[in-house]
Amino acid sequence: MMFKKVLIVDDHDDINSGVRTVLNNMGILKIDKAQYCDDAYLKIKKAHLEDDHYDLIITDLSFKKDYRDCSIQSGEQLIAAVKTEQPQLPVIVYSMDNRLQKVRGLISKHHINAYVCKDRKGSAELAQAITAVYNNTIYLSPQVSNALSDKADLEIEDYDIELIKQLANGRSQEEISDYFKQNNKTPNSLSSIEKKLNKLRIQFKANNAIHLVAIVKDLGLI
Amino acid sequence: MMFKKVLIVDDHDDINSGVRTVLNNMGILKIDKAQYCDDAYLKIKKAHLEDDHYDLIITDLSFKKDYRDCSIQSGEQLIAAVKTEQPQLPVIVYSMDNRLQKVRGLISKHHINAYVCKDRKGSAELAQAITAVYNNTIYLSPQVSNALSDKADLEIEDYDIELIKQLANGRSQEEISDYFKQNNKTPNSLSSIEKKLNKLRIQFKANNAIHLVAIVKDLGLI
DNA sequence: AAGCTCATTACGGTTTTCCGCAATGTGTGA
DNA sequence: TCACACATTGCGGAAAACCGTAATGAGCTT
Repeated sequence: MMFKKVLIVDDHDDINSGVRTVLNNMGILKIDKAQYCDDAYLKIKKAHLEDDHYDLIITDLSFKKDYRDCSIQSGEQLIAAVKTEQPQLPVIVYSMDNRLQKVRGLISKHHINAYVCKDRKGSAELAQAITAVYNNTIYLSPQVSNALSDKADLEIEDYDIELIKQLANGRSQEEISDYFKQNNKTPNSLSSIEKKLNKLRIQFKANNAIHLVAIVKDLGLI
Repeated sequence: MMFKKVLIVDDHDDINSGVRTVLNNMGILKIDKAQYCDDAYLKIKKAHLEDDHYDLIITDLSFKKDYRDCSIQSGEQLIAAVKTEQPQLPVIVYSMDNRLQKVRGLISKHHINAYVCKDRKGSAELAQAITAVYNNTIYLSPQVSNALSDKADLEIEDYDIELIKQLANGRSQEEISDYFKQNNKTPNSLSSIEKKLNKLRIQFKANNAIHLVAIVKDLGLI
């Protein structure tokens, strides 16, 4: 057997139909789609109330804004809403984003059941993911498969994150020093901040501060 | 009547199948696909030599790198190659990129026949584009429809993106200057690079280079 | 050809970052 | 309490980024 009723949430209509093809090939026929998170949420809620709930949600993470203003603006918000109301409803994320920390967060915070990277073999992996999730196992695309095992970059502290965030927001090291002093966050001397950044540069193999911010952003840490 | 034989060039397999669905719905049955530009180029060339040429090419612009090293690395390069050898072969670009500048360049340099933005209504627009191109008219998605008329542009160019990418990869401005000189990319003096970055900082309201990279990364431009 | 605009390059000075070293502070175990 | 390790801070010099200005060059109009 297999899932019977599935909802696809993705703003791109062709990906929507690409995923639909995958599902059809697996013998799944009751397929709905939503191009906005708000629509998706309402459909899921309605189906649940009418006792005709979905067996599986497949959703993207990022949604382009257009003339409609949506209360749910990202896939992660949608997942959070769905999983708090129906924790048993399986969710597969299907996204371009391949930041490990992002994946890790989705698994630990919202307990998503699979993460598939949109890529050359995206739909093949998606099929695998669906089978895996049906058998109650978590599936991760190879690109992000070490999101659970790899702990190396988890050892970064809140202080470091805050520091790099401030950098990414355009503040100079001196401004950050002042800012930390005002907020009683220690260490806050210019020298200490330099030293911290130096350590972080080494840790992430970055040539300079710009590189560091880029790397940490790619990992999804900030 | 309609096009008979079409090649789809896109690295994402689900978009590939999404486009295929669009074509099927229009009654087009002979459909090939390629996930690498090199493959696409060879297929087009082979079909041409065997007198069984394609009637239409639908291609993306950006292709992710993987283990294969390709001589043609972007959709634009592919288009350039194809259009110089077979100028009469219609090409439709189907891309996430919605920069007017880009569209304008593709039309003026390579004489592409349509530009469709991957978006919520992407596949519907793609169908329109195919019909339009079949009737020998150029089609542009609404988002970029004024690419031909509008001339005042504060848009970001490929050069700028390359420049910021280099920054994000940890190179110093001097190293970027050397790199550009080696690759014959102009302007390449340190002074020019400083000036360009200054303009970009103003354009994106960034306090410094770090801020600039962070902003542009958030916008998804790099 | 002359005049104009604009892009590119060069250069000097200031600010910020980067880096090493030294001084001070803090906590832990002998 | 002393000694030791380690974190924090301060400081000075080198490198890089930042900023204004000026010279040169390329393209266009008249």
